[in-house]
Parts: sequence; C-alpha cells; structure tokens
Amino acid sequence: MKKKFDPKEIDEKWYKYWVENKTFSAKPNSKKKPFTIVIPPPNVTGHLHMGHALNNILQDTIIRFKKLQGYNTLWVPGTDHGGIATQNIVEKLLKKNEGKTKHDLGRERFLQKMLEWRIKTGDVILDQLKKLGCSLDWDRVAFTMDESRSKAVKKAFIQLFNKGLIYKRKRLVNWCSRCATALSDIEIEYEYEKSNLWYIKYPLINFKGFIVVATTRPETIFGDTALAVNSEDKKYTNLIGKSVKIPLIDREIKIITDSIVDKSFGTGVVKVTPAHDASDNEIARRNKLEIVEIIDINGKMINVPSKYQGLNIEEARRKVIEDLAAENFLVRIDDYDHSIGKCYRCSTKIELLMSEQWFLDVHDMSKRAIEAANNEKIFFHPQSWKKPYILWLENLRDWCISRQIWWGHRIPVYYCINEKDDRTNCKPIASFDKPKECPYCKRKKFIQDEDVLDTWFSSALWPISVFNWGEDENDKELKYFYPTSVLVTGHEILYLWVARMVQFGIEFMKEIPYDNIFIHGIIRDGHGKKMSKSLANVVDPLKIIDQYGTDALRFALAQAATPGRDMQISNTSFLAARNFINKIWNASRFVTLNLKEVDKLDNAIQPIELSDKWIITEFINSSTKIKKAYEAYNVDNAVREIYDFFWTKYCDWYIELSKIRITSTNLNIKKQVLSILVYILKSILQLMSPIIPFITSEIWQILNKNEKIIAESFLFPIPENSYSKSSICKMNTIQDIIIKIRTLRSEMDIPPTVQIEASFNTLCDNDKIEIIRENKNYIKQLAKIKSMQFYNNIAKPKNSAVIIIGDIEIFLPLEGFIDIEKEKARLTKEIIFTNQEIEKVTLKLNNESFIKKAPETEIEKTKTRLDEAKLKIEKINKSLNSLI
RNA sequence: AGGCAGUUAGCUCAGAUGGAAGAGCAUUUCUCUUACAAAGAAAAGGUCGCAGGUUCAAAUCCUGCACUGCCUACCA
Repeated sequence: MKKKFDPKEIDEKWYKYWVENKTFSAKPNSKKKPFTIVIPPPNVTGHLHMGHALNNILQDTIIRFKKLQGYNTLWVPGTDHGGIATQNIVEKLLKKNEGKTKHDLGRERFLQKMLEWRIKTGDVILDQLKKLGCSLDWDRVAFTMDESRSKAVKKAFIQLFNKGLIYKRKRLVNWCSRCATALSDIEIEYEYEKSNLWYIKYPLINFKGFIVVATTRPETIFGDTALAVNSEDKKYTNLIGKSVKIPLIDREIKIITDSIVDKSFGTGVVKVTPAHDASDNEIARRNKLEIVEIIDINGKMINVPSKYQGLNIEEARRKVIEDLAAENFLVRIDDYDHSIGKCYRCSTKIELLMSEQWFLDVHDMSKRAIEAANNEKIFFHPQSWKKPYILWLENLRDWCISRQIWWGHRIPVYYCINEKDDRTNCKPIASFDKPKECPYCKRKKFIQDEDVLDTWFSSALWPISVFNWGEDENDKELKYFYPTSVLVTGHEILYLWVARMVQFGIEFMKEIPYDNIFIHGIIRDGHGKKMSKSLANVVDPLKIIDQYGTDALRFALAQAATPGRDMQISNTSFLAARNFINKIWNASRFVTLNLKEVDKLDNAIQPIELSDKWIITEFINSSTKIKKAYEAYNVDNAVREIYDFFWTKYCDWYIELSKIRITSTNLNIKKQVLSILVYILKSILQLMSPIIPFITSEIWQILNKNEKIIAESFLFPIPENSYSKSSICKMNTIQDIIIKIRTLRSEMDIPPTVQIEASFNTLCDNDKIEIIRENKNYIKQLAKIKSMQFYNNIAKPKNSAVIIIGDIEIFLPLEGFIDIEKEKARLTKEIIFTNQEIEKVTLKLNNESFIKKAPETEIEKTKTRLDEAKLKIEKINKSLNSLI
C-alpha cells in the first residue's frame, strides 16, 4: 500500500472498472427481490451543483447498501428536457451569436437548432454524476424527449383526453410575457417588493360625491367591471347597488357585495378587474360580471383609450397615475410592500390574463393520491412532509398543462381544416400521429395544436416511462421493477414533481410509483445562506472532489444530511471528512503492512483476549445500529456511527492494543490478532462502502486480492456474541484506568517517553483487581507504565500521586516529577467536585417521592453513586493528609 | 394571514421510548511513541431560546411567547 492516499488515481480506476464490468446493470430476475430507484432527472442544461451532489449521493448510498444486502438493485439514470429553462438558454445564445430571435428562424429551424445544441453540449451532468461515483445502470440512460418517453407522453395524453379529463378553455392564467407562455400556479415564485397603494376616487352616478378605492394596480382601472364591498360593512350599506363612473373613461359600473372583501383593508372597497386578478375573477364568477381584458400576452395595454393603447404596464401605470392626479381623482398614495409573482425561470413579473389553455382535471387523481398517503401506501421520511403533501393536493386546482413554447412535447391534438386552411367545427382529435381522416366530416387535412406540454407532464410519467410504458404496458421490466422502492428528493419539488408522479402512477398503473419518499434538506453555505449564483457563494462539488477526493465529498454530505433539515456546509466539513478518509487509509496500511509478514491467515477468527472480545462486541453493536440507520434512510446516523466506531474504538483502542501481540516474535500470536484486525476491518469497510465506495473498494481489493469486489460482496452475517456485556464492562474498567493515568501524567507534565511505575492498592482482592491483573499489559502499553505492583492495604508511598477508582487506589511514585503543591491543588479540586456529587445524590435519595415512585434500578444506581463518591472522598482525604 | 421546521459548547450539528449534557472544527498544553503531525495524549468550554405546567425526575412531554428559516394563501 502506498504511504500516501491518492484519491484521484483510485477514484478514476474504480469507476472505470464498474462501468467496464457493468457492475451496476440489472436485469429482471424472478429469483431475486428488486430494489429500484429512478433518478430525479436533472435538466439537460444542468451542471452539477451541491444539491445534485447531495441528492445523488444519498440515492447511491441507499442503493449500494441494498445491493450488499442481496437485492437486485437498479438505479436508472436520465435527463429532463427542461422546457422553458432550456429554450431560454438557446434563445439567448441565438440572440448573442446570430442576433436572431426564434421567430426569425421559425419553429422547425429553431427546434433543429435546439437539437444541435443538445447534441453538442451532451449530457454533461451525467458525466459529472460518474465523477460522484453513482452506481447507475448506464445501459438505461433515458431522456424525457427520446422516442420511448415521447410515446409515453402521447399515450398518457390521449388516454386522459379520451377520458374527458383534458380540456381546453379560456381562463385566467399566469402569464410570463418574456417567455411568452402560460405557467402553472407552482411555477410562480413570490417576492416582496416595495410598492404603493393608490387611493382613487370613483364618482357616483346620480348622486353627489364619490367612493374611494385603494389599489396597487391603478393601470387596471380600465378593466374594472364592478366595485365590491363587504355586505357587513356599514359604511357602504346605502351605496350597494348604486353605480359609479370609472375615472378617465367614464364607463359605468355597479357597486356590489362580496364576502371576500376585507373591511379593514384600504378603504374596504375593491375594484374588480376579473381579467387580471385571481380573486377578482372569482368575484366576477360569483356575480356574473363582464370580463374586460386590457393587457395582452405581450404585456401591452389593449382595449383602452388610444393614449394608453400599446403601452407596457409600467408606462401605463405612470401615465394613469399622472392623469388621475391631474384630474383630481387621486386622493392619497401610501407606501405598501406586497409579494409579486415572478416567473420561476426568468424572474419576469407574472401577469394574470385570460387565455385559452389546456387543462387537466386533477380532481379524482388528487383524491387517490391523498388516499395513498392516508392509507400508508406511501411513507414520507420524515413524516412531517405528509401533511403539506395532502394539504396541497386537497386544494389543487386543475393543472394548466399547455405552454406556448416550442421546446417540448407538442400537444398531440389535431384539428381538421377546410379548403381555406381554417379550422372546421369538428371535435379535435388526440392521436399519436396525424389522423388520416376526420371521423366527423371526412376531411383529410389537419393541423396540430401549436402548444407544447408543461415539462412536468413528462416528468410525472418518469417512473413508468423509463420502463417503456409508452411502448408496452406489459413490458417485462415495468412489471418487475415497478413500483420502485424509494424516491429521493429535495422538498422544493415535492409538489412540482412528486405529487404529480403519484397521481399519474395511480392513474396509469393503478399503483403508486414508490413506497417511500425520502425528502432531504437544501444545502446552504457556511453562513446559512442558500447557495445561488447571484450571491456568489456556490461551492462547486467538482472542485471539492479535486481538492479532497470524491469520498470526502460524499462523506461530508452524507453526514450533514439529517432528513428533512436544511444543512450548512463549509470547507471544514470537507476537511474533517478528508481526514477521516485518510485515517481509514492509514489504519488499513497498518494492517496490510503487518499482513505481509505472515503467510496466510485462517479465515476463522479466534477471540482470545479481552480486547478481542470487546472489539467484536462493539462491532456487533455498531453494525446493528449502522444497518438500522441505512434501512431508515438515516444516512447521517450511519455516518456518525461509522466514524465513532472506526476512529475511537478500532483505531484508538484496538489497533493500539494489538501492537502488543503484533510485535510478538511468536507468529501464531501475531496471526491470531491479525485475523481479528482483518475481520473487523473488512466488515466495517463493507458498511462504509455505500457512502465512500472508492477507498473501500481499493482497500478491500488489497486485502482480498482475487475475491469479488466489495460492491459485489454480500454483507457478512453478524457473529454471535456470548461474551457481550462482560467484555464491555471489563474493557471500560481498563480504559478508565488508562485514561486516568494519562490525565494525571499530563497534569504533572510527565513526558510521554518517560515510563513510570504503578502500585495498585486494595483492602482485599476483588473482581476488578482480577481484571486489572489479567490485562496489565494493556495498561502498561497505553499508559506507558514500566511495571505494576499489587498490594493489600498499604499506605501511600512518599512523593507519589494517587488515582482513585472505586475501592482501588493507584499510586504513581513520581520522584523528580511530582510537585506537591500541584498535587494538593489537584486533589482539592477533586474533593470539591466529589462533594458536589454527594450533595446532589443525597438530595435525590432524601426525597421520599423519589424512593416511593422511581423504579428500583434507578434507586439502586443512585445509591451506588453515593457509595462510590463517599469512598472516594475518604481516600482523597487520606492522600491529602499524607502529602502534608 | 395560515402551516411546517429550527433555537443545545465560539462555529457546524448529534442527542428513539423522560433518569448523571455529546461529536467534529476552532482554542490551550504536551508529543515526530515502530499506520497516520491530515496524527496521538490531555485540558478548557453549556442555568440545552424565554416563561409557565405535567412528573419523584424534563434538552426530551404539554401550553404560551420570542426570534430565524421554509412552504402555502384571493389582502385589492
């Protein structure tokens, strides 16, 4: 083994091996249970960021662990075409490079450009996933717009269409004028913005005076079709049913009532603009109001006086305010902050406007998706996400699935057209290809709907489309691998994606797409800020890999990933992880170096000494915890347990103690301890391998030479432990003594190189002293003790320090080192500390209720504490007296 | 406005079923002891956000409050 661990070389070597040997390819096998994950497909434009790294490392860890357990595991890779986001990028490039817009090229040539670009840029992110070590089955790379996935989309659409669940209707939709497309409700991000409330007079008709309305959107007065007040608002009771004139245009509208109106906001009067506001639209529906559109899809004013016609919203607002003020309609302007919807892809302000769009009726699907969670067919990890999921589904409105962009799955709906190329009145037809003949009018000419589907429509089909549902519903692979086992995702796409997959899974497969939903947190930087390009606080995982190695990155992320909690991650986390990886390397090096000197090891382990039994017992306990943690997707707990066991138990104690036998000239003794060193190392390597596959693969291979690689091995069974509790107890006694001697040495400034003597004194021999006698080599080795003597009831030798453990006194004669004053101070401190303990425990024991109500074991424990403390005080006092 | 999470050592975080406060990093002191100075040994550091309550016993359970973050929402 090399002295220095070089991750780069090892990472590359092992990934290449896995790919070449198809280590992670899976086929249906009726004799084995499947465990399946489909990757949340990253966008084709994507570059690996920390969020991806975390998400995929967690998936990889889970799937690798399941493989060790003997499951037929499959992890399906793929990418998403990414709709608007991707089109935006290519549009920008087109503008920059050729100065053209997509319209200059036309739909077909623009799509051609997109495809060219896609081929050129390729699936960069998939290559980056390889760098992370992801155990994906690379023979199955899927893309949401490839042939099979496209078939699935069409098939799903047609089925829903024919069921009457997809319909086209003119409705109020969220509109991004920059992307020139409709967006679904959840594609909007709200941001607080400083704005104003403008108070505008609406003159009453047939009466004197006016009514004042507060609004954030003065430019929309042209679209008002009513004013609304709350019927319980006494201020306005006598105005209900009266009419007012809209300022600047003098159109007449009525004052109506609606319960939605908040008496206490503004003046308690709402101007109702049904074409451009969601709640106003509701009011209009309830009150059968007219709808006047005044903003078009380009964000320009329409149906307004010519001086405003064609202005954009900002301009129109400025002008309207100016004119209102000039004509004395403006009463007051208040500062007002409110949240404004913005496009989640380009941050343009969203306009609400009337537009004809395709909608999917989600009523029944939502109901079934809610049932699945309520009936515990789907488990959330952590559970707290179940409620938001259900709440969201309960309030879900029909999904606007059409987008007015070009990049995506074109809606497979065809309209028959007449000789003049105008649409006929025949019902549109949904079909895979252009129909041959209209079933209604027998015409043979058709045009296809111009719109494409929301990206998330194809994403929602992902768990079934990757198994070729589009081509064959009875596909062998679909039958075997679906439903998948777990979905691993961040909470930001719970609604956008997860809930919809459940809906579609139940709709098309009659079965949920996965049994478990594992939701992890978002990664923040060292200061708790969300990582974003604008804040320039993005940490590039590839850079971390470069700096510290892939395993270090993986380890740090896995450790931070407490389910459902956002996490801060900074350079020190990676540094600490790198140090641990390094520790694994060095400890393994110690084992392999010594292995060289013996020819062959027996496979069977022979625990002989206390430390052997102890480490095996500790390993059994730890490995049980680690497995449990993996099973529950608590990867962070697994990491912690691994870290603790390996570093503080295996390295700090067992390896150190093993050196006594390792250096023995008796080869059998050496082999005996080596067999256990190797056994534990191999076992813990297996348990580590899901998190840090590279270094564990390498060391495993060095230890095993011609055996199967670690990724293809099966977890060792947990050995039986007949010596469990006592070995831990005994070892703890020894450790306690060693630590206390070390502490004393440190306090007395005795250099580590100086060996000292120790006398153990008791009133009578007991179990403890027996254990110490049996394992005195351990104390000698780790506490640097030259020789140990055992006495019954002797006085403290002169110039010696004392350590008290139960009824045992350890005298350390420290000629030349001991500083009497220092020792006095030390013992006095001990006394104070112990007295506090006595006080606390006595108080507890004097409490009658405690004696009466606490369980027996607890009382016993407390009594023992008191006895020990009293004994200790007595002995310390004796020592202190002898010092004087 | 509602919902959900968080508040534990200087920093980042662990702490099922209530029974003596834990880790890593940073700090201090020793040590190149034959795997490892990216290390070893040791020390210091906490009225577990605040206020009540339940209990013999609360970081842990309950209630209220404060602050932070996220999500949802029709406040014009």
